[in-house]
Formats: sequence, structure tokens, C-alpha cells
Amino acid sequence: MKLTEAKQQFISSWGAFGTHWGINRTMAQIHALLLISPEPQTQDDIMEELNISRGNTNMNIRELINWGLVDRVLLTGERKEYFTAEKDIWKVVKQIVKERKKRELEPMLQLLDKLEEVEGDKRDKSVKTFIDTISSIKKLGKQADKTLDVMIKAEETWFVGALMKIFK
Amino acid sequence: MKLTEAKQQFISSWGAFGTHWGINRTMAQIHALLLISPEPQTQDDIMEELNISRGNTNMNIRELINWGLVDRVLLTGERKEYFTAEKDIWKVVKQIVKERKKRELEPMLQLLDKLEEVEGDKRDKSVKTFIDTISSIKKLGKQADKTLDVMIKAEETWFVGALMKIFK
DNA sequence: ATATATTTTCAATAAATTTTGAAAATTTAA
DNA sequence: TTAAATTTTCAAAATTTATTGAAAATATAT
Repeated sequence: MKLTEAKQQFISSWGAFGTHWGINRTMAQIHALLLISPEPQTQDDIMEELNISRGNTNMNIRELINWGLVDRVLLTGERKEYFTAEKDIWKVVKQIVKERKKRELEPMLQLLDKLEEVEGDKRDKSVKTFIDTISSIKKLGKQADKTLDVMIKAEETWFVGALMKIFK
Repeated sequence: MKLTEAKQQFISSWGAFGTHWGINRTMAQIHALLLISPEPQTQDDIMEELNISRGNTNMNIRELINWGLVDRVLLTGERKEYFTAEKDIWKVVKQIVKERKKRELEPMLQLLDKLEEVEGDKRDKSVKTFIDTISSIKKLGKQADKTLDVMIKAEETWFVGALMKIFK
């Protein structure tokens, strides 16, 4: 396979992949493009490569910056802004985990704390089932939260090594 | 908080939560409803509780059955079909992981295998960056794949216990 | 300051996804 | 059988989400 075709395929499947993870297609595609670009790219480079409008490009780059996955780079003597993506995939994964934990897991755990204190007699079957469900989701959620905290702080070598040890 | 309100909140946030994970709102809501229902529910129960149409209810129940999260239950002497969700959250998580691994991670790893063999001279910077990116994603992906396999087979007590041991 | 390049915003539009509801198919009872 | 109940399908409508593009804002150079 030629590089041009391989790049296209990677960008396109990374985009499709993203949509399964609550990330919009274009944002994932821009990220993919920057991941495989040796040099920082301008908005115009990205627009042209992905065939998308200026506004769309701009908004999605900004979103990627919010997620901490892309950085603005200023090249001396250049007026345009350049953008680059973190290339260390372990760091990328940790950054995504960190953001999603903050945006999704933590608010969910807070809600579960509240819901667990629902009024009512536990001898009532519907109350009992409700509380039991909430509690067990909460228990697993809290465990995941702790584990992810460790992961976010860990070095890949240590973390993957540790996993290997237990899980053969 | 009253049970009725708590149920509503749980169903509604579980639905919103689902949309961040590539699952449609209604499917997640039906799942939530079944999780907190002590007794199996009919299509009509679900339609009424969530205020959704018959067709929508039916399609999403079937999708939940495909995912292995909901079972059809036949009550003796009853003509209608009843539906129930697996209540053991660890099993639910494992089932979701298993399905998503099969549907998303495995195809992605296959693609990466192909893309890694792109033609071209590794001294060419754009070729090198491409291959390096693909390889590092693949490496982490394969590791994740193995770890998830272990998780899918594991009992909660064993798995969480093992995690606790390494991760303090 | 003024002009020029560049980025950002956002209302309008387009595209994708979800939902409805009624008709068709299927299942069960009489 | 036939009839009634129930489930399934799917084209059309509604809703949600993403994209465009041009105008406004901002930044930089002369």
C-alpha cells in the first residue's frame, strides 16, 4: 500500500472509530492527521487535506486543544498558527482518560451518591432493587475511578509491566 | 428524594451517559429501567414508562438483546413477552467490554497490521512518522486487547482484588 | 494609524440519526 | 381453521448534530 492511501485509510477509520466514543468524526480525523504529520500543520493545511471548511476546522482544533491533545505552535517569522499533536500514545490515552473521568465518571458517581439515599422502606422490593442497583454501580465506578487515577499518574513501562505481571 | 424522582433521574442520566459512549439515548434508558425493575417488564410497560413509541421500544429492546444485556422471559400463562436485564453489574460491564472489543478494537488492530506494512523508505520523515505512530498505537492496542481478555474471563472478586494489590 | 493577514463566531443549511405510527407479519387462543 | 393479540418492519417525519461560509474580531506588518 502507498503512503497516501494508507494515510487516507488511517484518518478515515480513526474518524469512524471516534464516533463510537462520543467524539465527532472531524475532530478525530484532525487528530489522526496531526498524529501522522511530522511537522506542525496550519489550519489551511488541515482544511485542504480533509476537505472541510474553515469554520469547522477552527472549532474542532479548539476542541482538541481543550482536550489537551493538540498544541498551538508559533514558528518564528511565521504569521500563521501551527498545530501539532502529542505523539506519545500513552500520554494521549492518559489525557483522554483524565478528561473523560472528569467529564463523565465523576459527575455520575456524584449523582449515584445522591440517588442511593432515596427515601423508602428497603423491604419494599422496588426500593430494594433500586438501591442495590445504584450501590453496585457505584461500587464498581469508585473502583474504576481509583484505578484510573493510578493509571493517569503512571509511566507506561510501569503500568503495562504491572498489568503483565498479574494477567500473564 | 422520592423513589419516583430518583428513578427518573437515574434513567435520564443513564441515557445521557450512554450518548457519550456511542449508545443511543433510548437504548440506554430502557436498559436503566430494566436494571432497576424488580420484575420483568413488557414492551407496553416500557413504552408507558419512557413515553416512547412501540416501534422505537421494540427496536431498542432487540438491540439490547443483541448486546447480550437483556433477555426475553416467557411467563407461564402470559401471552406477552417480558424483558429483564442482567443485574450483576460486573457481568454487564464484561459483556459490554466483550462486545466492543469484538466490534471496535479487533477490527482496528487488523487495520493497523495492514497499515504498518506501508511501502516506502523509513528514512523519509513522513513514512517514518506514519509507521511509528501506527506501531505505537498497535502496541498499546494489543496490550489492551490481552488485558481485556483476562478481564472478560475473570471473577469480579479476583480481578478487583488483583488490581487493588498492584495499585495500592 | 492603516492596511493586510489571520482567526473566530454564529446564523443558516445540510447531513445524520432517531422516532413515530400504521401496515404487515407472526404468534397464540378459541 | 379463524380471529384476536402481539411483535416486527420500515418509509416518512421529527429531532439532533455537524458543517458551511461570510461577516466580525483580532493580530501583525508597514
